[in-house]
Amino acid sequence: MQAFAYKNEWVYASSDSLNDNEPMALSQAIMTALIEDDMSGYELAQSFDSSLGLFWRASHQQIYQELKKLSEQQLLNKREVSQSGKPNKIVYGLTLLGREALQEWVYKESKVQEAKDDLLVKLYNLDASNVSHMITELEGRRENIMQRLYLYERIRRRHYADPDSLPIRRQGVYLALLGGIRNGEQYLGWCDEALKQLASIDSD
Amino acid sequence: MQAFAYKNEWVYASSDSLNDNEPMALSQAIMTALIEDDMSGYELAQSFDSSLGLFWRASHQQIYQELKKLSEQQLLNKREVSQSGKPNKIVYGLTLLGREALQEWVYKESKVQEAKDDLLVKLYNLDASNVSHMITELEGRRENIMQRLYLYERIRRRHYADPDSLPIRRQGVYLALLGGIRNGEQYLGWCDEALKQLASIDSD
DNA sequence: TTTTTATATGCAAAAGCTTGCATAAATGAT
DNA sequence: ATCATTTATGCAAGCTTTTGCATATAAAAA
Repeated sequence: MQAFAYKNEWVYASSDSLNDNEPMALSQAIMTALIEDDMSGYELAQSFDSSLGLFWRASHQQIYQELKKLSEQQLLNKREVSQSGKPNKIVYGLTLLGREALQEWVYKESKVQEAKDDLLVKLYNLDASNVSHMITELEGRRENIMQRLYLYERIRRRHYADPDSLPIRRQGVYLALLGGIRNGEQYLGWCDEALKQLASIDSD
Repeated sequence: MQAFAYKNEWVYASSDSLNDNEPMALSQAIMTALIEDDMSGYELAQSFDSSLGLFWRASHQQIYQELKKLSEQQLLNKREVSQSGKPNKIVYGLTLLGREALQEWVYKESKVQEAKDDLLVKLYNLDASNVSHMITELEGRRENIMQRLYLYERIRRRHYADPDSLPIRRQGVYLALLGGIRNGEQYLGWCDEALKQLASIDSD
């Protein structure tokens, strides 16, 4: 068992904190987005700004590349759809193979990943000269989270007011949304704690 | 301004939710880890299991590659250190240029990044056949977070019992730690909510 | 009528990260 | 003596992601 020292204090790392490597979940995120409705790359990129994309962002290049790969692997099928007033689009849908692969993936163990938030790294660099900048950044973050929470709450009230009565899959989506809401609420609270602390430093 | 539909509900995306691209923060995370003490790649990889690494993980290969790049850019210097009973190590330290670059980086705007948690994607795939597996995964996640929280709390009590009396940089580290603690507490609460909901589905 | 905006898709190169392997010194265990 | 483990560093191939174009249709605005 591996041990490390944190300032005279010895800590034993639990084995599950180490890398047990999973492929990417981008492909699964895309397939998941296609469970109920077929979509084009462009629509996916947009829907990633809402719904699943509340938790999983991807650029359009990433999406197009992944769609190409997934359809080469027969996990997705594609068809061109003519539109009036717009260029044609290529709509992707899950194949039976894709649905099976997705269901199997659910059973594979997933790793816990840490936040990787730039702001936390920045806080390690806090000093008298940048306190006011940190306050500004935290305020921006706070505003950002507020907006996100507002959106989440609207979705919740509109579509998940009575979660117990929803079909099972929707209850899962609800739990993910709830995770987003709880996380946002917590982040907001932390911002306020941190801002209070920073304000007291700044006034010294 | 870009708009998208979420189930009949129109939402206007705020501009800051889009990609404004930052380089990587791995290099900054490494430089930050070297602010107070010089370290070898091996020591960095280990310290990434504690301290900053509570929030930012990196493999040893990633670290060695980054150290090489950073010293080529004159942001770090290196020296070989002989050890008794162990192979020699190469110890890296921040150069003046590195310290300046780090201080400047703090002022660059950082993006908010979403969770990218596999578990949330899996929840979108919830159905009658995998409810019990989801419960198992959530219980595992809960256990994992508990352990992490326990570690955080130990560190907090041992080194940050009276944050106001700490030097400024340490107060920043404390705020990051507090973020980890608050986030863990929230995640734990959400796990319990979700487990309760899943249990009620499973018993139907 | 030209320009801008939204829709729609993609390539190619570069950068970054993961995976698998390889090496080596020193200690301790068999 | 040999083997396993810990400490310590790194290469090379492959995969993923980002960055920077590039293209094209159609509507709307200037």
